[in-house]
Parts: sequence; C-alpha cells; structure tokens
Amino acid sequence: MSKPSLARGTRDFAPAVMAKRNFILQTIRNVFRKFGFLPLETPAMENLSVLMGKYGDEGDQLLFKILNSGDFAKDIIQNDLEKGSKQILPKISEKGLRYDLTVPFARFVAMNRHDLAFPFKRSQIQPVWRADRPQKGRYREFYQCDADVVGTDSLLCEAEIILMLNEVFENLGIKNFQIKINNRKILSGIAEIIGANGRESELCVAIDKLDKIGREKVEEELLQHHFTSGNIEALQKLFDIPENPEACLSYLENWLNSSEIGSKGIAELEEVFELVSQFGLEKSNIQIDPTLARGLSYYTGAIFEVKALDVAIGSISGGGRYDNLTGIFGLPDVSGVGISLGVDRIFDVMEELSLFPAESLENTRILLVNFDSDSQKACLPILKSLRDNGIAAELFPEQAKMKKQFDYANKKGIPYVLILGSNEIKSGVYGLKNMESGTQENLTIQEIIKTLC
RNA sequence: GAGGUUGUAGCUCAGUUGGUUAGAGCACUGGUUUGUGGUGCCGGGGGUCGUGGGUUCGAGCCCCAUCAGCCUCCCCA
Repeated sequence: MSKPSLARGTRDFAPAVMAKRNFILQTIRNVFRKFGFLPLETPAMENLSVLMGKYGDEGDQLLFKILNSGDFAKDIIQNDLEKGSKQILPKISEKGLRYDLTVPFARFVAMNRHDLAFPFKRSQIQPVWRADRPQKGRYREFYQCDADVVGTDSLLCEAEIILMLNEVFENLGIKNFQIKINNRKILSGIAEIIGANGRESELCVAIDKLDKIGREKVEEELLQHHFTSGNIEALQKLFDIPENPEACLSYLENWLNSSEIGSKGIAELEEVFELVSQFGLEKSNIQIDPTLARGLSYYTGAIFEVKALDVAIGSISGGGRYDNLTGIFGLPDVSGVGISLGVDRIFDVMEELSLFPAESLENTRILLVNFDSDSQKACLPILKSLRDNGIAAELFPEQAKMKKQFDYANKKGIPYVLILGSNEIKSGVYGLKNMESGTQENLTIQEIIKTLC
C-alpha cells in the first residue's frame, strides 16, 4: 500500500470549497452570457504541433508532454540518445496538456472559420497545466476564465469588456476594486519619444513592475537592459502624470504629439473612455494608468487590469487587445480583445473579505433521522415530497444511533433534522429540529415544506 | 533555472547538551438512562520520527546524499 499523495502543484477542491468556487464561476458565467459570450470547451490535450513554439523557449519547457501510447520508445535509435532530449521528444510524444486557453481558442477559430459568426464571442472556463515550479498562489493545474471577441477592431468591444468586468465584480460582492486601462500604442509612443524606438517590450516589462519595485529599481533595470541615461531622463515625464482622466489624456497628448502611434493610442483610449461613459457607467473605479504595461508581448492595443483594493494581492483580472491571433494557424488579420479572470485570486479575496453569501453553500437543508424499519419506510414519501418542492433533503441510510445521525448533520452543516419515530407516524405531526438553535417544533409535512421553502 | 527554509500521529505542532516503553491539542472511536447533537466527564486505537547511507555503546536530535512541501528571485495566472 502506498501513501496517498497529490501530484505536485495540484489541489483537491473539497465540497465546501467547491460550493464557493461554483458561486464565483456561476456568477461569471451568467455575466458572460448576458454580454453574448457563449461557452466553448476544448480538449485538455492538444497536438504538440499546436502548442509548441507559441509561448517562447521557456514556455515549451513548461508544457506537460504526454507519452505516446503503446511502446513509446520503439522509434528511438542509438544516435538519438547521443543527441539528447530534443531529438528524442518528437519520437516519444506527440500530444501535450494545454498551457492556456488562448492558443486552443485560436486553433478553434482557424479550424472553424467558415462556420463561425464573426465577430465571434466566446467564453471559456477550463483548467490549464504548466510544469512550473509551484509556489504561493501558483499551481501546476489551475483554472483560466477567459472571454474574447475576435474578428473586429471596434472599440465598442473594449468598452463592453470594461462594463462586463464591472458587473462581474459587483455581482460577486467585491465593491472596492479598480479597473485600470491603458493602450500599448501609448507605450510604443513613449518608447519612440524617449529615443528607444522598437524596444517597447523591454520597456513594458520594466515599467510593469513600477508599483511593485518602485521607480528607482525600474530605472536600474532599464540601465541593465542597455537603455541610455538619456532614454531614462526622457522617461521622467511618465512619473508626473496627473491622475484625473481628462488631465491625464491632455498631458499625454502634449507629451507624445510628435509620435503618430502614440497619438493613435491616446485617441483610442479617449474613445473607449467616452463609450464607457455613454453606457452610463459610474466611472469612479476606472482609472487610466499609462504605467500599466502587462508583461505579455502580444498585446497591441488596449490593456486592462483589475485590482482588489482592500486586499494585498496582485491583479485579479487582466487582458487586452491583440492582432493576428490566428496568423500562426493560417488565418491572418484577425484582431481580438479579451479578458482573463483569476479565479483562485478572486477566491482568496472573497474569503478574506467574507463575501460568500450563505445561500451559496449549496448544502442539504434537512436530514431525516432513520430510527427503525417502520420509520425508514415512513420517511420515503416525505423525502420525495420535500425534494419535489425543491428542498435538498436526505435520509440517513442506516438505522444508526441518534448521536451518530446528529453528528452527521452537524458535520455536514445541515440546518434542520426531521424526527420521525412511531409516535410521529401515528399522529402525522413530525419534530422539526433546528440544529443551530436546538429548538424543535411539531409540524405537519405541509408546514415543514412551508418553513423550509 | 538560482537561493532560502521545513519534513515527528489523519491535521497543527512540542520533543532539553545525543540516553529507557516519542508527547500535546484537534480529529476519529467507545462509554456516560439504547428518542435528541454541537459546550461536560471517563476510556481506546493510531507514529519503522520523509527516504537511504554514515558517525556513535546509543540518533527524532550530529554528518552526507536524496525526495517532498513551503517561501523569494526569474517568469507567469
């Protein structure tokens, strides 16, 4: 017998946790559906030809590869062993676990281009796997929760995503959050203006850490990446940007007016902001943040990030616009914009702030005590009628001691117990015990159903 | 990939300068008028001290290796 253990970086979700996770996922699903994003699921495993080369060299290392079935080593020859794992891999593995939801989505769009209604809006909530080293808040199996719209570059989509994010967090009960928006074109413009044209991705990686490591460390990092002191001096204007959105936009216009791409980014951001306000959305928790960069290199337009303000945790959602999502699969010029919600982090935030509503617990509401064979028999029609009325009910499946049955109800957090022995069967009036208060009432079935509904 | 830290009961952890049969709390289980739990009282089961070597008369404790968890950096969600 071997000791039971979990595979590294994986978790069980016990029923009590699942109830809470389902509340989050269901809330998100409902909002996605309301905005016209319909669910898509793709397989856990994809051909390695789909996955490899999409996430950089490091990404390929982090892919979980699946060994071929049967005699997976049959094609290996001595020469392969000498050349090492790179030579052997394609001979022993042709499939891998998906690393994110974006690449499988791109594959799906490219494969089904003739059947889909464009612009195509999809939501996708599934686990992904990474052979990363686990640490706090990072797992080898975790859920991604994405919504994207592809096949249009309308800025209405950006505005709708902001609206949607707003609704998700409001419905979850997270009141104090901030949606930050920026535009990659503005960052490109900044790179241009400070004389570091074409180096915006390095610039982004550094700037993205601003609120984490501070201004001086960012400057240090830029120097290490061979930005000149002239570059950095020209960048100083970035640190004095006003917070007020209108003031911020005109400050940027002034700073970047000689950069075509920068001006375009400002115009886009302005339009998104304008659209959001036309939706009538209270703008207090939307902030323009020109230092928001996000590490991912494929963003080309708007960038979003959501932070929970009452909890010391990173962002709980992020996303942006990307061009040419499906180009690698032979379908060029498809622009899209999407958002990804961090379910695990949202869970932590809600747990810390005690935001899970009691009714989200999905629990059995009443346990019928099983005394003896007569009592068990009398319970069956009652059980059915409770369930027919939508009440989650269960009968203890054995004729056990009351203590044992009460302990069961307590442990499972079942709020009511129905006591039904020979006396009750005769009278047709049953003992409904409230497990929290300890009080007990004698009621008919109809009265019990009424109480529990 | 680099660094740090911790592995003792199902869980959280004590365990002295190395010295008899390794402890506690919680959990589990039985009893406490066999139709009333969660807060009482009494009892019980459960550990080759992560694994493999080494030092020693003697190792949970010291040394080496290895595996695993946790944390930081890189990167990411």
